[in-house]
Amino acid sequence: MATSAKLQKEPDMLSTHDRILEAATALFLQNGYAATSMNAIAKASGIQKASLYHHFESKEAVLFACFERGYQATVERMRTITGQNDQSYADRLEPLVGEIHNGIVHSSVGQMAPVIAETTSRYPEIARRFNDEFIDEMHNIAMAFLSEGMEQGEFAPFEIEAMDHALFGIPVNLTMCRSMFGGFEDLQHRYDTDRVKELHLAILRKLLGL
Amino acid sequence: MATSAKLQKEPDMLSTHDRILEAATALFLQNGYAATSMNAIAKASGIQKASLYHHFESKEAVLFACFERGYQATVERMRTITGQNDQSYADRLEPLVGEIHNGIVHSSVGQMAPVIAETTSRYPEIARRFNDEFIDEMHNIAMAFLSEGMEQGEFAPFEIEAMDHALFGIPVNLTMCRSMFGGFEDLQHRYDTDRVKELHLAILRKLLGL
DNA sequence: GTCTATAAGTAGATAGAC
DNA sequence: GTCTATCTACTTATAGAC
Repeated sequence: MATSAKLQKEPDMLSTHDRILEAATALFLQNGYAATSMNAIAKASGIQKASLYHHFESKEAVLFACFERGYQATVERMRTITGQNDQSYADRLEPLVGEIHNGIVHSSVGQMAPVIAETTSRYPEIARRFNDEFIDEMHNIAMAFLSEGMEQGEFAPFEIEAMDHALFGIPVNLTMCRSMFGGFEDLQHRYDTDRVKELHLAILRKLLGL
Repeated sequence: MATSAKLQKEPDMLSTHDRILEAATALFLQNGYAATSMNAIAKASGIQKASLYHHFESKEAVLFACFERGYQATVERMRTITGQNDQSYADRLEPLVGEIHNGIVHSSVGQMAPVIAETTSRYPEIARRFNDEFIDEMHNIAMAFLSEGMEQGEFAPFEIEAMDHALFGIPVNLTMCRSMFGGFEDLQHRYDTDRVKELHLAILRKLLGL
């Protein structure tokens, strides 16, 4: 236990397996899946291409592994936040929205959305898992929370399907714009993550009558 | 004139140049840019690969040409809609939103967003033009319209930057979800374009006090 | 303007030494 | 577990006949 904690303390101490996944994720995000070669992943991981095939049997397996670890943390934190019944629904809204932004805008899995779009026809299982284990779970947790808040009279009643789009549309748009235009310095201020989160909260509060 | 109109009447009558662009766009949308080979584009256009290079000097040139024609129509129609001063601001909102959905969700250029994300680091000029000639223009037209409507007292005052995200976030999210999950039949109803447009309008009306 | 043939390079993946 | 060397297939792009 102490050893493995120590091993993960510094990035240099990451296992080869994890270094590969970190490097691959960064490359997939920057250049997409097809334009990222196994050679490039190997070099970025500090090993030779043949060594890469000792850890993963194919490029497809690397892509799958990049997603494997990503879903759970965000979903768990969302469950924790919405489950805190000692707080009012209004008080739980901001941390919930913050966690949604973490998952979609800041986490590497959320940022992978364009890579999923690129690969969905070749590897539909990835898109399917992304939907089932991440998008769907987030939707269900958030929608249950908002429905309950409306039933309790803390939120003004509003078409729940519309709330769904209001809740997820804005961070998904943000993460898309950042992956398309993140390289342009003159556009950075428009896609400032903290600022957009505040604007998003203002929209949700208005819709929920807060 | 009569001849060229006739030529464009049936898909079989398209010029080779246009058939290439239609085929290339469809393939880029389905498989992404890097995974689409010039051979595949040639076959889908009904010609040989070498003939393709008679019409476009490189694969990069094909990608650029796929975007070239796409921006203007949506922007022009948005200008026409918002310019109709004989109608109330409230009455112009629905057609304006309809046109935004046309441009982002239904047009091939809007659907290309993930392809832009895939290629932005190799070909930043494409992402730049997509922003400057499409996104930026749509934002400017829509924001001017909403600001005026608020000044005239037809729309309730609301942070204009937030309106920006409320207006574009939902269709961009829709087009992303459709490109990631469009292949899954059980998810189709969630991403029904007409339904989402109605929900989007309901959100905007609520924010604008209509 | 379209074709067949081919060049030159890179991709994913494997063999086998250490 | 990592390496060098290599296989096979496919990539973008070009040459030159018709």
